[in-house]
Amino acid sequence: MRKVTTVNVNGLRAAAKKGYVEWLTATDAEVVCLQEVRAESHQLADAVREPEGWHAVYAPSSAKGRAGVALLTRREPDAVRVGFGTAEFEDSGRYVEADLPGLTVASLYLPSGEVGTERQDEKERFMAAFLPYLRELRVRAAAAGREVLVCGDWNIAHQEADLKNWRANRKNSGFLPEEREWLSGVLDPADGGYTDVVRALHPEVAGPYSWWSYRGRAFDNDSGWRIDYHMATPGLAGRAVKAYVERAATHDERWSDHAPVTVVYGD
Amino acid sequence: MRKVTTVNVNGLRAAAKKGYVEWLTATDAEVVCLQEVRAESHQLADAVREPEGWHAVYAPSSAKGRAGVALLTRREPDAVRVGFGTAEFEDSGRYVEADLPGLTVASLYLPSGEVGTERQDEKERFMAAFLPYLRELRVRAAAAGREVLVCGDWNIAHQEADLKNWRANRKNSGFLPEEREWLSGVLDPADGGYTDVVRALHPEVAGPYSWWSYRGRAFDNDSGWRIDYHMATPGLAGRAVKAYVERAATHDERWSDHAPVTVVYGD
DNA sequence: CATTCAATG
DNA sequence: CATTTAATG
Repeated sequence: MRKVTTVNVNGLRAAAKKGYVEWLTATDAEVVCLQEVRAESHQLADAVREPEGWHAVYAPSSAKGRAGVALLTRREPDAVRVGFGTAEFEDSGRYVEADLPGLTVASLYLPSGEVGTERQDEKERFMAAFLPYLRELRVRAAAAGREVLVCGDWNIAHQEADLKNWRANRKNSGFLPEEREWLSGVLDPADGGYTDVVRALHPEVAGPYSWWSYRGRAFDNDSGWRIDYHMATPGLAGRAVKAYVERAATHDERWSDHAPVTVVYGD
Repeated sequence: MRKVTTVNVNGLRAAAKKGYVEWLTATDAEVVCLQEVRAESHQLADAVREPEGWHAVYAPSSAKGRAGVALLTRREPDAVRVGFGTAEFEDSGRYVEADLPGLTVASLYLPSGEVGTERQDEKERFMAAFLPYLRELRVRAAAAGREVLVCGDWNIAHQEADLKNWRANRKNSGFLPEEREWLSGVLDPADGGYTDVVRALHPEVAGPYSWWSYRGRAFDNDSGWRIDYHMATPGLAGRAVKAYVERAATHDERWSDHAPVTVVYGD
């Protein structure tokens, strides 16, 4: 069995002060994918940067205090690659991948946007460049005998079941028709060819959400979005035996506006 | 007897959360001069903006979150004036004065600077414009039968006794020779003609300091500066019977990097 | 509503 | 080292 967790920490320094370290110490995951680290590794306390028993690789953004992804693995990766070959996003702290035996695992932080802003244009440019990469990655990994798992904050809810308030958000970034169609392309067997593992295991439920705004009572009312995904190649997705959102992990002392999304993959 | 306090609150919203309100409730001062309010009045909670039993007048800076002075008086002022007639500083949140029977009282927040920066040039421009105003004010008030009291954060230590570390600070803004000479001009009977009331009552002591850096152990070591003054016309200064820094007011729960400076004036 | 940063002090 | 704002989310 192999347990993988993805979580957007919304600032690893802040999260570490509020309970992230305790959560990490308690987990028996073999891989943890982090997004929104929002720090360079030298800004992190030693115990946060390189926790006992983990190998860590950080891909910070060149813009200080922004984005930043990381991978924590119990075993040292055979190879690590930052970025996906598109110049604009190479140093944007949005993508890192690592090869483990039989698996390429990635931590993705897709840009968030707001309709009518340059940030939304950037999100769309990222999407346009990333989908072809996902296809390449799958083909290349298959040739090397590896499954692929792209975990992270994709900043798009796919279907109506993926956010509490879908009606009110049809014209908002994160649930725009073109974004939803793009995500359909990621999943389409004739296109990206990935499987949304959590949805595959829980086809009939609303959510489970993994992000709740800090505003109002969004968390208490479970008025959230499912925007953190495990996107896996079919061979790996078929081995998923359990998937859940660790809502409790951020409940007592909430250390991020996202909750960890964990999947157990069988051998 | 009439008690007057001046205190730089270093952000009234932050101070209010940490003990300013309790301090104000406990004081029996008749006038309180505030500096570095760093808020527009609509950003202040009602109980902070208009405390029970006080008349309040705010002179915010047009630059959001910067400077800002205020006067709290138990009796409603006969008149209030913001600024001192120099265009550059009219909306800079650095000067407000009010007429009370027999007294014009002012709250001043003189710019702070750093040697070699534009901020220091601004400080010097302020000083150049403000000294003539202080003379005019004294003459005008005398004609109206009023004493004058200009309280506030002057951001200059006058003599070696006015800061713990005077040797190390001879080339730093706040203790530059030209700044100290300017303050001598404020006090010179043939020039500004004001009296440094606290120093007049405590001629022989080091301090009492009214500002301590938040860095290191400055407060615990009393490694401070005396930069908050009561500058009074001689008639009023002669009536001062007691002067002290309310170090304890910021000790238990320190709600500013400055402490209130209080003087009791006899009738 | 929270995390960063930059400017200011 | 603390308070703000700004940008970002």
